[in-house]
Amino acid sequence: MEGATVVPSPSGPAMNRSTTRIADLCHHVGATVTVRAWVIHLRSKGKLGFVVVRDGTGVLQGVVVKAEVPEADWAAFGTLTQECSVALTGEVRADARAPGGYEMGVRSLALIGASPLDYPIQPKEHGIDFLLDHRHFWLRSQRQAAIMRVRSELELAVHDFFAARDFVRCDTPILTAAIGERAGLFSTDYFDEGTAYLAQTGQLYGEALAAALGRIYTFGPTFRAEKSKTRRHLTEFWMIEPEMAWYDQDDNMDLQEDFVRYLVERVLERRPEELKVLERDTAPLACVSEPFARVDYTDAVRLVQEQGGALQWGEDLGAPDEAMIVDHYQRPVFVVNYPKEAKAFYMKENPADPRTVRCADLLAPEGRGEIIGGSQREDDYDKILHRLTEEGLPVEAYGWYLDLRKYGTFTHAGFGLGLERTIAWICGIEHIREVIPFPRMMGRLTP
RNA sequence: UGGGGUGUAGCUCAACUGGCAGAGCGCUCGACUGUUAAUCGAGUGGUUGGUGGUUCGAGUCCACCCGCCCCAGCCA
Repeated sequence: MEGATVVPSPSGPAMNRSTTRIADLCHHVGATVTVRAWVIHLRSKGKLGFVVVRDGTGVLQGVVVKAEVPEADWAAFGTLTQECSVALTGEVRADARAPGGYEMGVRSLALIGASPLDYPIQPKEHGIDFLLDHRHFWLRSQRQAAIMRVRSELELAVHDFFAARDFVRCDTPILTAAIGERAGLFSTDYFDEGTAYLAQTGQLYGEALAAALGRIYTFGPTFRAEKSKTRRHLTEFWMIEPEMAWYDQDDNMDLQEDFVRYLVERVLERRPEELKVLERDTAPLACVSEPFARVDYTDAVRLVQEQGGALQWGEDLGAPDEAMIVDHYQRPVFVVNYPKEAKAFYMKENPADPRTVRCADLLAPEGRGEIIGGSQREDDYDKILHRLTEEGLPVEAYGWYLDLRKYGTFTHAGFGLGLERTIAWICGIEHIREVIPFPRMMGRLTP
């Protein structure tokens, strides 16, 4: 139906005996059915009225003729308001004039839940702050619903991709004691154990699980208390973190490339209607079918400098630097082997150049920046202990993590993909806050 | 935390050099048997973010404060 790639219910016993989904109306042309839905638009022409409703699967126009419905129902039509919920019963017919291609000749109509006249969202432009204050209603819009369907498709695609490769999906704790990275942390009291921190990565636990199961991935919420206020940041976001035993960094990047390619192609294939609603020009996404670019950090620095950037070797890439690099290649780019100081303690020292570590960030095209950070992990006990000390991290908190190197150390690698950044890129949404149902960011905890 | 914006009706925005607070949409009432963000007629709507100051007079100028947006840092 309009704006959504909704699979019609299987024929046979009705999935819901009292209510027909709008997406299923194509199976009921000529039949009389009941649709329960929310009013999005009302128009009246004297003794003829139109009521357009949505039920999450599509949009239906009901045609109400005064002479063809009971008097009470005609009166009820006059009381309908935007976003009230209704039951419409009538005959389904195909009609090119109706949005969605089908309409209903309403024979009876009942108001289920009234909606007062001050419903805040109108079919017109609104400011972003107003919309976020009314996020619980904003999600009812066709555009927001399309984003949520793409999100759902991507989540399914993640599981399908890893299931096909025999990865084990593992869940890691959200309340943690040890610290994964250096970024900001949310904290809370935890009984007699002192302070607990909301997880900002499941990776360290993922490494332990990889030693137990071989290849694993996590898929869960993660929390960053950084005071970031850009369109790329959320304080609560969802991350997919695979961790693979016996993978080196090259194996790791090959997997990432297959993964990202699969995600993009899956949405293009299965959610074309949603992308159309979002007015996404899908041509730039076709670049994922080519091999991704791989550029050494040192070469990336030279590239930025040649284009007038002030970046110096040893510094992490800034957002404008990333943009220059991706614009140069016009497709996803791995920037590999960063300087040790710019990256986390657990990344494996590069044997070919010990000033650097075996890692890569994947930069998405169209100014999206980093969607993946990944690395081979340091598997040498002494070296990782040295790095912990160098970073000034509390070694005692990492006892169990160090044990992974002490008892049967193993080559392994993994990465983290930011779900929201990936959705925003694929959907062509400017700000990440639109691609999660209820965004958490600085200055916003409700709704 | 810095840099740059912005704040006027329920919403989106106007208001010249300081001179009566405006429009569209929405909403209410009325007309209309094929509307597509219908159309037409009538009505409804304000602590101009806050406090103080300059002035005969402040939405407009000044000071401070608050909210929000964009960018940067940090990162997925």
